Amino acid sequence: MTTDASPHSPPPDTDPDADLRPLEIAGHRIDILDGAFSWFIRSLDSVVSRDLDARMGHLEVAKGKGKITALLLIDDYPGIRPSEIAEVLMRDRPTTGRIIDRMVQAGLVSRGVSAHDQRAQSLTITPAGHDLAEKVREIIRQQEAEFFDFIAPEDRAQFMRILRRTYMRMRSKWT
Amino acid sequence: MTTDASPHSPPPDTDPDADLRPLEIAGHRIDILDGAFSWFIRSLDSVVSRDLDARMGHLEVAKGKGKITALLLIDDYPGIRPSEIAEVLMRDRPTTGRIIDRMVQAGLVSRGVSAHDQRAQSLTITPAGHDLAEKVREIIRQQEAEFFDFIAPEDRAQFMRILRRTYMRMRSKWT
DNA sequence: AAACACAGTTGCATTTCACAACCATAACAG
DNA sequence: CTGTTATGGTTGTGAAATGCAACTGTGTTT
Repeated sequence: MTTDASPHSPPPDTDPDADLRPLEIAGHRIDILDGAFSWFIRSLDSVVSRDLDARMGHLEVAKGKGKITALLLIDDYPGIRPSEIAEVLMRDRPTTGRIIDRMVQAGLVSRGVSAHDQRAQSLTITPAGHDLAEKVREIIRQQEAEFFDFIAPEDRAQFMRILRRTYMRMRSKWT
Repeated sequence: MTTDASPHSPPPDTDPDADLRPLEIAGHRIDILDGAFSWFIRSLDSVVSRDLDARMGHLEVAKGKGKITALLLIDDYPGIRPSEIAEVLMRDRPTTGRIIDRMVQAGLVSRGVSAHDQRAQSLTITPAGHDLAEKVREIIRQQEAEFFDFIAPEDRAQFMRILRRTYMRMRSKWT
């Protein structure tokens, strides 16, 4: 039994042993999930995504995991094709196509026909889309600053390194 | 085939500078998202969740983010109430209630009335539910081993430490 | 006794997402 | 150059997650 009844809950940031104790969330331990990377990643996803939705609620790319990436890709790679975006997103083509539909309807992106392949589309950003991309970048920067700046710089580099490697590794397993 | 024609794409695992280069995903850089923790967390979530679904596809708790945690909580805390689970999950009560509905229907959990509060429910695991919880723990262990064992032990502790702290910090911001 | 707070349920309404089937174009085989 | 196969994108459909508002019943407070 931990000292739960204690009237003063010490700020976790200042307790050196915090990392060794079983985690308590809303007063409950979480079993094997406490040591599971996957659980923290999945839980962090919820929080990060909600926060991002709150920040972007009024923009045309809120909600869902693909819109932001798609927008920035089209901004950076004029002429990119939907199937390329689908591959980056790891979504199927119908799903990706509908994401693009919405962006076209919102006037952020325009569809053209690829010069070399009549089947393929050539996506380009519109001025409004480019403006939005800039806003999105700024929002991402802000969120990163607010949520992750507390991590010490050395830790941050390490954290990013592991995240990147894990992501690439899992990606390659999937495809 | 490791002899890639491109001058700059050696196998990432063996390249010491891999962490310094911009990441390429399906041949495309991902703009500011490359340095964004949130993007990697959100993307990792997709991959991890899909993998978990694949592993659990046949069990009664596949898909969705709350079922596994709820099952283990009920297994560990007999008599726990739905609202407590909702708080851990950071989901609203209707959502949590429906998760529990499905588990009750599947014979994993039984609902009772709390001894001290006629409004509240007292959830307990059934033998079938307990068996499933054991299976789930084993699957989690396997996934962790397969996906994260490549991280060096020291790095792993560090990674977990940062994940935990980030999670707790974000949680406290939300509530 | 009335007002308020809390636990859980029900009814929507929204959004996401994947699979299958389909059309058009391209690439390739004979 | 013709038939077959592969590729890019769209449409149809259904399953599932999730969240908000409104409701019932119970506890708590004034």
